[in-house]
Amino acid sequence: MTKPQLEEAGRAPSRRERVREATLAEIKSIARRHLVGQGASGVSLRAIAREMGMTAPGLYRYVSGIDSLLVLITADMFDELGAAVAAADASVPARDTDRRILTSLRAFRRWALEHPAEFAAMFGPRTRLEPGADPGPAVEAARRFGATFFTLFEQLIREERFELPDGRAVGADLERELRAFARMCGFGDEDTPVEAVMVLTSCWVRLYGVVCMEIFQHLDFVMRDMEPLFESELQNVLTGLGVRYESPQSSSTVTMGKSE
Amino acid sequence: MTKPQLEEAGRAPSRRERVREATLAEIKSIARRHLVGQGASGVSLRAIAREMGMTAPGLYRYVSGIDSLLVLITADMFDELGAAVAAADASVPARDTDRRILTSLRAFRRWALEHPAEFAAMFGPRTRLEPGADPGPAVEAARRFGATFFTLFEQLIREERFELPDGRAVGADLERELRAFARMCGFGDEDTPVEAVMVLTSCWVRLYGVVCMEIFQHLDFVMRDMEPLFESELQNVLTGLGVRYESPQSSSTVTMGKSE
DNA sequence: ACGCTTTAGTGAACGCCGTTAACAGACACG
DNA sequence: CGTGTCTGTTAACGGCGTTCACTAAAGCGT
Repeated sequence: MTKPQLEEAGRAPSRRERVREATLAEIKSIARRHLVGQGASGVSLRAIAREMGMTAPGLYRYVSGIDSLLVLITADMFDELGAAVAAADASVPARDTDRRILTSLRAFRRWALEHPAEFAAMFGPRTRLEPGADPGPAVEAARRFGATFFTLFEQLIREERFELPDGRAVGADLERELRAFARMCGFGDEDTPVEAVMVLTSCWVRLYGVVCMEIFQHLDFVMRDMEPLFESELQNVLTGLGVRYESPQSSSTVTMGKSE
Repeated sequence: MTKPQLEEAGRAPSRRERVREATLAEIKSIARRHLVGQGASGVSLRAIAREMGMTAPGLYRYVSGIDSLLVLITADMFDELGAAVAAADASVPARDTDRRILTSLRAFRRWALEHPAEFAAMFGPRTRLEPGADPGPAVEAARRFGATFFTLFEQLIREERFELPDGRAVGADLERELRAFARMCGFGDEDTPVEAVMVLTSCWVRLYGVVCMEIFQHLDFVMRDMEPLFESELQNVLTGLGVRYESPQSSSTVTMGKSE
């Protein structure tokens, strides 16, 4: 009792565990910095170890390899993105569903803009990581990230804001896919119509597409500021959902009035 | 005159030039195969050289480094994608604009599905390639790829298939961006309304988003076959453009009738 | 306080990579 | 034939991930 034993998980962390966790945090922090500075391919165990004043093999006490390190920090980044979106959501009165949605979606894009390297690692193609690797922690974090939007969308359904598209257009196989999706992500329940899941996915894909294009810089040689396009697409999507759209009152660099 | 001097460009290729070109083609071919097999990070000069029965430094006679090699094959892939789309377009009677559009867009997705690794390298984030490198040939090829769609879209405008959105929603800065985009890609002319360019971009982003999600496998754990979602989005987009939509008569694995 | 076990970290090594420099042979052409 | 260009080699440098054998320290039971 006096001093913590390791015994079961969850009890007070022993000194050893604390310093170990701190070291792991330092590893991830440096890796993150390198990721931001030089892209995912610029993250190397040797460089991290060098910067920490130790040798590369020592890192294997904390991480099973560079792939799993990347998965770890990806999970962290999803948590961070999720927290940013949730914070934006919470900064709006809970009753004002419309503005909560607007704010959350803008927060998503804003975070992506401010963290392009992270976004690319999170949402880009699985460039490193051969199919064998287990991205478990990352997808779990990604699911947590989606939760905010699911909650808001469920509210829209409850309020019957928009009319569902013709259900006959949804084939049997698509229906199965959509049901599986909803179940796995904890979105809706048994009574949620598949058409609603369909609409959610479609909306998400549209906004995701704009942000991807922006961050991956496909239209870079062609369009410097994609905010107007994003706002336009946002307006279309939200209007289609029966959600009130309001244009941002300030340019992209300003902090949008509301503090916090 | 009798025998070709190098002199100017364009004359009959000397023997030396022919074998040189063949070697370069072999390099790109092997690189491409490695890209497909193991992703962009799996392409290495040493491995290519080994497979060709020579040593790595020799490749520097043909390529200025691995980055530029990747740019080269990326350009090739864009040309290939462009050719696939153009071929699909040409397989439909020239008068039937609606079906030409439908077919071309499906050909785009189909190519992406059949060449996921290539697609990731072409449309994914610039993972390798630090900002200094010049992706010139690649973007040029990308522009050629877009030409097919531009032509078809111009036809829609000419036929006034859809009504343009409210132009007042387009801000001055967005207008400038869109104009620059159209000029750089050779889309439309001076009289083409910016709203039209806006619509084109929006449509492209929506379909791009679906295909990206599909190829990058973001919804993989959630949705196996994204064809229904793509078709649904395609239907929405085309209907909004006043284009006749027809559901594909066959499943995704069948070759769709037309040979070639 | 002692000894034992677990843990953190090192050093050497293997094989991979991109890239450069100095050099050797083949070919083309006067 | 001689000369120069082009193609390719060897050697080397530095960086990478990863494994293995090993040391040193920390923790813990007695």
